[in-house]
Amino acid sequence: MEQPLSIAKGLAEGNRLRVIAALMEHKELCACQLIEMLGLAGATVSRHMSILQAARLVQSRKKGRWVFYRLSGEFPELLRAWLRDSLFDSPEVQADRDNLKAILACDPDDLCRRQRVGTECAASYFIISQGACNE
Amino acid sequence: MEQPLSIAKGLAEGNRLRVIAALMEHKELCACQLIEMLGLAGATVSRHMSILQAARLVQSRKKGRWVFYRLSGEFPELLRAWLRDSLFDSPEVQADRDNLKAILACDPDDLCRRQRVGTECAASYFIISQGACNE
DNA sequence: TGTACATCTAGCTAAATGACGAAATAAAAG
DNA sequence: CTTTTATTTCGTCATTTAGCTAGATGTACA
Repeated sequence: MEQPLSIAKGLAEGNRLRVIAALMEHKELCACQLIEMLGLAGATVSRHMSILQAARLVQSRKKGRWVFYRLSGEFPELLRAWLRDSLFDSPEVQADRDNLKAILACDPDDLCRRQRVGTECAASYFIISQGACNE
Repeated sequence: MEQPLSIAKGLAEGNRLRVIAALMEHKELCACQLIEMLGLAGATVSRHMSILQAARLVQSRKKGRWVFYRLSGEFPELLRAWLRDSLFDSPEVQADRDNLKAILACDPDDLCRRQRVGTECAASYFIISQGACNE
């Protein structure tokens, strides 16, 4: 029961569900992008991601100073299907979807700089070039 | 996201998972039987059940002074399948399964009396007549 | 080597949650 | 109507968890 319990706990928090929904649509996202999408402190997001990793719902890959997250290969298929059905058209997830479009249009370096100093990323809402940060 | 979130929170606690596992195998159980199976105070079990009901995972039916619980018709089929797969042979659920055999063998009136005064139910471990309390 | 920097860990606070006992409620039974 | 009794609600306490800031870690680049 330990395994399904830690999985259920992993899913039992709104921000973590938002991350999972985003990873169902984008395969791989880096920490700074998730921080931006959620609007939380980096440390908080890091903690959420480690909970998802401990539950084996998410895997990470390190590339230089960046960490990329993706859904784990062990993510139970039935759960994935349930989440797809029930999260797809939730308002929060839709908003994140739009927001991610802008975030992905932004150079990840800019994104990180912006997170440090609190400035704006000019390109964000106009250029749509999904996958800027994806390897 | 509210619906899947409350469902995930409903599942994110060990005792509630045990109840769901039991209801997947027994269709209908009354409060006193769940109290006995979990070994918790009645008030605590009542609270767990109201959380499961709020998440629409469980329904209840009143019959006289007793309340009978069953899995809701709205219980998402994909979730049910995932839980069946992942809970079936967990040690806790197996122990509950054995324990329930004895509990169901016991007259529910005895069970409630026993819960009041803390005495033993003699028949429990010998007679196996599943469904004593089931209507 | 040293600096810059993305992410993680540690330590803290506030809010949420699980547990209990006691009192309230609702349904028999006397 | 009063008592008994199965369940729920309430009030309280202990534990867990989400959030933050500050500092540690590990990687790139000068």
